[in-house]
Amino acid sequence: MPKTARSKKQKPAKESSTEERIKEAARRLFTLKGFAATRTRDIAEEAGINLALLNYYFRSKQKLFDLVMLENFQQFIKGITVNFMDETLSFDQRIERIVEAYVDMLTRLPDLPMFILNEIRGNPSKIAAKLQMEIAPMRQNMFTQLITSNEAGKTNLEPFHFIANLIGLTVFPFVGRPILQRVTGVTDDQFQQYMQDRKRLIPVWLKAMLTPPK
Amino acid sequence: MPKTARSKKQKPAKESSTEERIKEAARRLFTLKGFAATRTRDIAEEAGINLALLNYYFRSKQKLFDLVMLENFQQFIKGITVNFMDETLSFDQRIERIVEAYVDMLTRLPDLPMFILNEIRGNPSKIAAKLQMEIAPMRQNMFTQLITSNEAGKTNLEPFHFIANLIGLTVFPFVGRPILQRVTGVTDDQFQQYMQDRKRLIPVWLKAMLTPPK
DNA sequence: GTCTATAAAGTGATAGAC
DNA sequence: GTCTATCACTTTATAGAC
Repeated sequence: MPKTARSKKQKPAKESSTEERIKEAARRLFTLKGFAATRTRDIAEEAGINLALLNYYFRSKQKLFDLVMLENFQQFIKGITVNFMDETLSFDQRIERIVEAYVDMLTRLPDLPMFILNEIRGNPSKIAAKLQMEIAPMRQNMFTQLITSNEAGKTNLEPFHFIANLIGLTVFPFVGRPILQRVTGVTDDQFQQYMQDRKRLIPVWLKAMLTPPK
Repeated sequence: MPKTARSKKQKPAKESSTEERIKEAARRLFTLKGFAATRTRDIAEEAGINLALLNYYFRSKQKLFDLVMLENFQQFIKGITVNFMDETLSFDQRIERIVEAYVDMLTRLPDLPMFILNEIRGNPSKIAAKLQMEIAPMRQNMFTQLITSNEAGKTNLEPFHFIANLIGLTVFPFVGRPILQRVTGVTDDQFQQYMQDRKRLIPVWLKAMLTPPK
């Protein structure tokens, strides 16, 4: 007896349907604690429903996780790539856009990068390959820009370092926030303000890094 | 019947004692997959012994984890602070030493920072407070240096950003290595070489960031 | 759709033989 | 010290009533 393969439109009603509530509860807990440390009972409680209902809607913990995981992943990618492919922008402008989009996304979804990093470490092949594909055009564009600029003698920095610096400067403060805030002693409000400041600062820094220090 | 509180010196023999083998197996798995996702059976298998023996030596999964965790943590701290307190060094020289020590440690123990970050997120208070204490003198020193330098008009950067940049540039490539290597398409050997290059580059970059861009 | 009750499987820990 | 066998408990998933 195959299990009630629900047709996706049982409740045309707005949102905050039961299904949605479960999924969002799952997203919070999975993103915060990971797959193994999250119990289906906790998800059910967080969603304010019964355990059995979770399986009624999503069949299994693993399937629910995969769904949340996929959506998180797409959010993460979208936050980066969406502003980059505008052909009317200069290289510098694109960098500004990327940093701004990143900071805004991470401000809204601060647990996302740790989740992605943990998942990739657990399943090196599964998700990383897909990520590579999605990012390929961006990578290609950046690399050619940087390499030609290097060959023209205008800049002097391996593309690898540029990418590492871009992501490190932008993403790390969110990933390392607990340590960083402790060490520097800044409040939550101050932290948010600093992140906003970095939208302006990081592109300037990155540009300075490009030129040969000698 | 209290459980065999072993006196620490049952086997004066060299190392790779059973106890040590279990602990190292536990370190690998805990560091890689975290507490919840690691099963005691897996640790036993990885160590080439039986499950019961794990409990004989360490009493419980939690106690074994706490031990590994503490040692990892101390390694992490030692790697950073050891070179900083040499009073004969200039500020610039200290930064060079810190970056170098960090890169060397992370090259040996690449999974350590993710482990620490995950643990801190799980128990914000438990470990973070201790970390704050250990780092306090370094923080104090850096902050006063930077603030006086800012007030003298020689530099113009919030200490928060300096710390964030220092850690972000140094640690992030190791944390984000799976993504970074995919995106940039570099081999393992190239990655290691780039990390060595960064020992020299990061201090230069940090110094450039200190001066007002205007 | 939603619940209670329970089956089925997994996992940490111990007893007891050697 | 080390093993096998097993207990005790947790957790996922399902059956079945409403």
